[in-house]
Amino acid sequence: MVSTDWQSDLRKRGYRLTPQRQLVLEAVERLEHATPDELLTEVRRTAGGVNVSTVYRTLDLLEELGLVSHSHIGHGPPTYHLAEHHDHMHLMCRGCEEVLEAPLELAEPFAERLRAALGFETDLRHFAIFGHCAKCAAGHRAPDDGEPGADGSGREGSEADAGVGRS
Amino acid sequence: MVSTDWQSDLRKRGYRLTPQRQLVLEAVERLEHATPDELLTEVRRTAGGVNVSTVYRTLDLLEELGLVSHSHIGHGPPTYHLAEHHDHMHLMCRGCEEVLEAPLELAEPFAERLRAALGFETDLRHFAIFGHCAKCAAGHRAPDDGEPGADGSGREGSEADAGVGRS
DNA sequence: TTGTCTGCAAACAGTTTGCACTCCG
DNA sequence: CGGAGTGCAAACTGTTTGCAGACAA
Repeated sequence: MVSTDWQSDLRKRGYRLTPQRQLVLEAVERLEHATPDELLTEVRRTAGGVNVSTVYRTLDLLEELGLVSHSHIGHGPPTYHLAEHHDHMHLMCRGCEEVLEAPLELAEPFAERLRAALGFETDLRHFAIFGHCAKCAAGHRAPDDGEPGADGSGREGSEADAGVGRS
Repeated sequence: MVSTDWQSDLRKRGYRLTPQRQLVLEAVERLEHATPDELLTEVRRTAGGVNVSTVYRTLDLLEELGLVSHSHIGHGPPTYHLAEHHDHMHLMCRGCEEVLEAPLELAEPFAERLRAALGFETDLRHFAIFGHCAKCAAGHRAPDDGEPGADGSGREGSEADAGVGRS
């Protein structure tokens, strides 16, 4: 739950508190990992007349205020969630398109390694790692298994994975 | 260099060999990590009349043939490269927008860990890891660093990405 | 009142699709 | 020749912007 002091923070910075902004924030809170479009739909359940552009503008604002953040998951639009929930990375399953969350600590050694090997400072929070979740991996697992995608059999199905990987 | 046997492979599958297809493949070969748009520009240097849609269709085809693959780097359009060069992951620097390549082996323990912890089968080849390269990390490095608190990721405005606005 | 916000519509970028014509095989 | 492939234009999705009116402070 987002404490209400963000409202005073908002005003302190010269912004105004509008029902739209409250609604968008609430929507982000309710629907974890929602796209701008999904958020719009959610907001409209309460306030019919709200416009897409308002959602975009509001999300930008909320992000600037540090209340929400977004991650890029797949080809599609970004998904937004509360910033306080941001201590995780996203694992997107190509099979069921579900988004899993995993603690960043799991990646710490990996990040450490990239830092050591290349001096690269990794930030895994804003982008998703792709693959297959346990369920789908089991189902998709080919007789052999080798490398997922090794065979590129994938016909360019469409979206969520474009070709490679055994769609 | 792509051997020419892809051409017979092409025909074997009932596809035709057209100058456009050769040109697009050559362009992918020449410009590593190029977007469809950049490829179009490159192709047009030789064949002026080529159309965007042809590039897209051709990329799909080449991908299906297993000759090229694409990765998603940032918000912007995907980038294409030869499939043979695909044994690496992409590290995109938010600072200079440069794309580094790193051997997949570096991520093996990480992938192993995700598999063990969550049963998740990771595929790091199609998406980029974000962060800052050695050069930029040095510059960006805040006194501490811990939390992006100050929002290391900075205003989303910066969001190293398509910003470059080619075209 | 006043200046921030919003809704609306039009503009954009990236990608896809329908259709008639072209040209590989 | 015949049909796969191409160019073109129009459609689509996701996102941004200019503008006039609406409303928070």
